[in-house]
This record gives sequence, C-alpha cells and structure tokens, in this order.
Amino acid sequence: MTVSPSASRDMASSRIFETLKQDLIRGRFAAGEKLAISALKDHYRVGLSPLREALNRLAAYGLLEQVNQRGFRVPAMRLEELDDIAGLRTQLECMALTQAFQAGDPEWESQLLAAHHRLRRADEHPDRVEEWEQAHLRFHRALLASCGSHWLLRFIEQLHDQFDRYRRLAPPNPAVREVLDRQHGELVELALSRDIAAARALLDDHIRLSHGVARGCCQPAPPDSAV
Amino acid sequence: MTVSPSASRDMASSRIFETLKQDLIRGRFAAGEKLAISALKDHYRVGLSPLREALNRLAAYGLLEQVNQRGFRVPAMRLEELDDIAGLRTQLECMALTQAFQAGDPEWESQLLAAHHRLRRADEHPDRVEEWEQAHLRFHRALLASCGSHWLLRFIEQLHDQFDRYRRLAPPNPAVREVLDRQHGELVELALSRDIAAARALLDDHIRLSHGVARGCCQPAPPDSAV
DNA sequence: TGAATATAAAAAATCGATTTTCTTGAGATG
DNA sequence: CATCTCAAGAAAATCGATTTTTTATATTCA
Repeated sequence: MTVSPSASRDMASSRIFETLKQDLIRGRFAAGEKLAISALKDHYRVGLSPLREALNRLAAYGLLEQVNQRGFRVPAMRLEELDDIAGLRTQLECMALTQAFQAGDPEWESQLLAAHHRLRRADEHPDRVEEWEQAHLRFHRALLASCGSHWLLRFIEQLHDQFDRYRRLAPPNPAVREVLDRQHGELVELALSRDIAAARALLDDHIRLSHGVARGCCQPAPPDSAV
Repeated sequence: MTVSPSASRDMASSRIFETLKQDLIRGRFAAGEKLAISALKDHYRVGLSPLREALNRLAAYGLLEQVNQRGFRVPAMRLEELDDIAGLRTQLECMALTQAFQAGDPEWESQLLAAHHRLRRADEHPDRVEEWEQAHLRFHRALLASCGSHWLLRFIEQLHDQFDRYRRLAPPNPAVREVLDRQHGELVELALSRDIAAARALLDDHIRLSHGVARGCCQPAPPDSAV
C-alpha cells in the first residue's frame, strides 16, 4: 500500500500485512470468524507488535473489522454487499477505462500486451491457481493503468480485492470461465483500436458475468429451524 | 456509576487515530513533514503501541505515507492531486446523488432538513470554525446517505477528507463562500422535489467552486534559481 | 580536494512482560 | 427454574526496554 517498493528488506509488519491480506482474499479464514491474535502470532511466526500493526492496516483497508475491546473479525459475506461491490466496480472501471483509452500511449499498449501474454500463459496451467490469479489481477491493472487518476485506481484495486474474496469462494464455472478468458483478448483489441463504447460494453459484461459466478459463493441462508 | 459518553471507553489507539486524523486534515502538520514518533508520543500523551497502530491505520487511509524503515510522513500537497481528488469527488458524488434521490424516503428527507438547519445555525457563528466544519461534513453526508451503496459512501468520505486537507489550507474567499452557503439550501429544495438533473448540475458546480477556492492552497512553485 | 568509509547518535521497529477488559461458569437469589 | 453476581481464566490492549536500521559526522585514502 503505502510502503515503498523494496521487497527483501521489508519490515515484519509489511510482510505479515501482505501475507494476511492474501490469506483473507483466498478465503483461508471463515467469514465472520474472530481472529485469535496469539494463534496468528504462533502460526505466522511474528511478534505481537508487527502483527497488530498489520491487523490495523487491514481493518482500515476493509478486509477486517475491529470491534472495540474485542479484537478483530473477518467481515461477514452478504450477497447484498457483493452486489454493491460489483455494481460500483463496473461504474468505476468503465470510468477509468474511458480515461485510460484517451490518455493511453504506446508504452501503455506494450504493457497491456505483455500482461495479456502472461495471462494467456497462465491460462495454460490450470493447476497453478495463484499464478493465474496474479496474472489476472495484473492484466486488469494494466488495462486501466493509463487513466491518470491515482485515487480512482486505488479505489478500483480495493474493490477488486473485495470482489475476489467472494469470487474465490464460489464454485468454478468452466463454461463462463472460457468466455471470460476470451473477453480479455477482446479487451486488448478494443484498447489498441481505442473503441471506447465497445470496450465499455464489454467490460460491463465481463464484470457482470464474473459477478454471476461469484454469487454462487453464498447459498441462500436457510431458515433458523433447519439443522 | 456515571459512564461518560462512550468516548472514554474507546481504545487509546482509536482516540489517537481520530485526533491525529483531525489534526492532519486541519493542516497542523506541514505537507511533506516527517513525523517524529517520540515527539508525537510526548505531545499527545500516549504510549508507543497505540500511537503506532493509529499511524498504520492513517497510512492505510491515505492521510499518511509510510516509508520502509524510516517512519511516517505527511503526504505532499500537489495541485495535480487536488484536481484528481476534486474530479473524482464530483463523479462519485453525482453518482451517489442520483441513487440517493431515487431511494430517498421521508426519514432521509427529515435528516437532510435537520442537517441543513444545523449547518445554517453554524453559519451564524463565523468564529466557531470547527463546529461549522462538522456541520458541513454532516450535511453532505446526509445528502447522499440514502444512496444505498456502502462502498460508494466510504470512498466519498475518504475523498472528502482528502479534499478538506487542501481546502482548509487555502485563504478564505467570502464571496464564493456566500454562494456555496446558498447552494446548500438549493440542494435541499431539489432533493425534496427529486429533481435529479438540476441537483447534479448544482452539486457539480458546488464542488467546482469549492475546488477553485481550494486551489489557492498551493502557490506556484518558484523556480530553483529564486532565493 | 573529493569520494569513500567508519562510527556515534538518533530514530524506527520489534520484543517480552504487564495491565486492562472481556468471557465463562459456579453459586447465590428470588 | 430463571436470573443475577462475582471470581477465575482468557484474550486484548498497552507499556517499557531492547534490537535493528538510518542518519549525521568525522576520518581516511587516493
């Protein structure tokens, strides 16, 4: 987030922040679960201070909730919130897309092509999920990177993380996945030809499809009487 | 036993977070300044741990920057960033306004009227700046409160805080201020009559005017050769 | 002289221990 | 039998001290 890029010499709090962030997005904790701080401390082999600093950052980022004197919990997952996230993501990304197409230069085009190539390579290895996830995130980043608004990109990134938390919990849908993969290539084409209207429509559809899949993460809440 | 209003029940880290947040927005620290942690500790009379947790939250929120092993600094103020913030604020607030008008119910109308009344009362006391600032923030919150998107409101709040950091540093402009105050009342009228198009135009203008005033915060950087 | 290096002082980050607050459940009360 | 009280245990929050890293200053060497 705000920590400077140098990777290896990172502070313990930044390392544990990144690790926890990924684990939260990957769904390694149950929604609504209360985090036992000393258990985390043992599991991740970090001290209390860096751990607590990371938890505080995650709470400010929206991947954790902090309750007054009773620690941190994983936010509940509600269909209503997923819809909110997806809807807003659509609007913000379409906004950024327009600006990115208008301001995009050859360097942006190159980076986009490169990111797309990496994503296609990752498509070929269905077993290496984390590599694909990273390539996918970077592709969407590259698509909007030239939009010129630091704050817009920041919010989009945050929404993307929130969205993925839901999507990753949903059962995979190979048929839709195939369409989504194809759309990435089409987005690149439209980017190169600067076809804003078509690209917006496609991106809207892309997110809508992905949203539909992600909705599978919440089964309808059973009435209280059920076992 | 007299339980003082929840505030004292808060954790030290939350109290110092709020205090620091306000002081940052009010411009009590110079832009670009490096924060000396132990000085803050003495000044605010808090321990190191709660202080560091608050600083971490503020960095995640965007009111501080954290540099790898060299602590926290106040973000620089750049005209370019103010323009980004104002532009995005306009787009997000207009988006929220539309949804708020569509979903607004009588309770929302009441709260908006109440917030506006408090703001007008605060207008009458030009000496009590902080009261006005709070009433103003709450008015704008009330205007959009019924929009139904938790995440949109969250981002708008964040942008508002960023924007105010610039605006509060700029020299006051009584002429523009008078127009801005009048616009608050007009926004209420348009809210009650659900005139979305007119309200969007007015809100756009409202932010544009305020943006113009806020721009006075950065005097053009003198060339290096100057004394 | 000027670049490079060593070193002392300062600041940040982290650790281990202490204090505070919540939670649980046994026993008292109505 | 349900509710309330209170102490013991668990967990969170905070403190004080230590370790690590940076910064400033002085010194050496070409």
